[in-house]
Amino acid sequence: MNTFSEENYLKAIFRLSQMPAVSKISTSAIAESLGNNPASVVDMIRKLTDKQLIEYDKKKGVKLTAQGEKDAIQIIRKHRLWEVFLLEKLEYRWDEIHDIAEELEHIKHTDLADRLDKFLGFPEYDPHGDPIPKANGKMAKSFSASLADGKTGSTYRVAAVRDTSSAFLQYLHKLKISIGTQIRLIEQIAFDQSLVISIDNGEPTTVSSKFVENILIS
Amino acid sequence: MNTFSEENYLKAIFRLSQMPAVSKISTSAIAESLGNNPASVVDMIRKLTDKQLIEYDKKKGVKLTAQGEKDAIQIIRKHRLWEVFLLEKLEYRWDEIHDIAEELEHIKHTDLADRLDKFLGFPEYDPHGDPIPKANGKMAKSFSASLADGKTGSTYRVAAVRDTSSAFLQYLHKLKISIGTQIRLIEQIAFDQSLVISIDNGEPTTVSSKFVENILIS
DNA sequence: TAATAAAATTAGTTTTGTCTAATTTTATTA
DNA sequence: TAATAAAATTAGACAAAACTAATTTTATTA
Repeated sequence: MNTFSEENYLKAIFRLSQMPAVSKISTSAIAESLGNNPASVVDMIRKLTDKQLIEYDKKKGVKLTAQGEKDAIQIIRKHRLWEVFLLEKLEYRWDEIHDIAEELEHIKHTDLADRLDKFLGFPEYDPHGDPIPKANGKMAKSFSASLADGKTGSTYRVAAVRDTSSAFLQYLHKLKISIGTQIRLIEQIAFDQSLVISIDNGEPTTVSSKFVENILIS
Repeated sequence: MNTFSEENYLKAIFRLSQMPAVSKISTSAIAESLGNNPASVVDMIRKLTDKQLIEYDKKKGVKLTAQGEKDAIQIIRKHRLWEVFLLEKLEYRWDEIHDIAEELEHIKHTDLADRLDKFLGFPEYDPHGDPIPKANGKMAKSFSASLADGKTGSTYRVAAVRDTSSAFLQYLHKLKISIGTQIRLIEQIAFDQSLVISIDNGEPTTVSSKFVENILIS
């Protein structure tokens, strides 16, 4: 069994490996992703290598082994299932659930994820639009197309969010945007790339390019 | 905030303080209760004293301060609420829930216990018959009368169990005894104090004195 | 290519929570 | 009361997971 800390590293490495822009998972990338010191990451790379959960090559960076990926996916499965539980059953807000799920995801017990899955009705996606891995580790592909790449004049459906920070989610809440919301791109301002959008056919609103980059569409 | 380990000590101390037979909570009693070395307990007594969660007097042993008791009760509240969740919602067996709740009880987040409480319909007792502390820390008295003190010929209602180990709970399951079951004391065997009982008016069964001591009646 | 910057690593430290072994204190009993 | 047993404590060690500071390696750029 892996410790909480090992699990957090596996999760971070998995997350980085899923990012198309990241070609090599470096010590410093992991450090930044976890908010840890690179020296600490070096220690953990050694430990996870010994446990055969990752492979490390100075040139190629870090790669999860089959077992490491399996373990990472199971943690992500639990994280996303707990998020559904917290939102749907305990009525937490969208922006509150991530941090609590960060703790709950580490609870280990045979069957816990499977029973929770069943209790929740086998949800396909978590409240942020991320796919929930199945018991066998199979997982639908994440949405990757960003609203930032949409065409002016077209309308898109919000499928997921890239950033799950409460600052971003609270802003979305304020704009009345959630999974399923329709957004039309009206105009791009040349000066600073900000965008004028219409939310569910409402009045035009201006948002930043950073904002639209974090909205994923289906 | 307290660490997992500190919380476990507070809980153990609270549990010991609730036991009528225990007049003084000693280093060794805590060690035995947690399965730790007495030397470790000495260290933790120092730390909890510094944090003003307990008071320690060589003569009188360990006592929780008002704050320490408050903290302990909140952990117990979470433990018992999660037990209800695991049994009722995730359909775990009676003997499986304790260990999982031992992990879940340490999850900290404003409101978590209160939201869980509401979701579960404000249960009064956990699946082992122990009272669930309210949000304000108020808690019904535990059942303390043991079936071992019952009179031969009388019938009693199982209100709670003293031992929550899976060995005991599995045995109860096998005997079809749960909270609410009626037990009649038929006869005590002088030789080894074992007892002949009738479960829900069924055929006579013989059980040990240790067994009946761990059944609490209302 | 040499100089510089960035990334990775090593060495040594800290905190938390545990342990063992030795010692001291307290309690029990002959 | 003195001897013995039990309980408590101290001293020192260890593992996990983090850190800082210094150094080495690798990459970038003038």
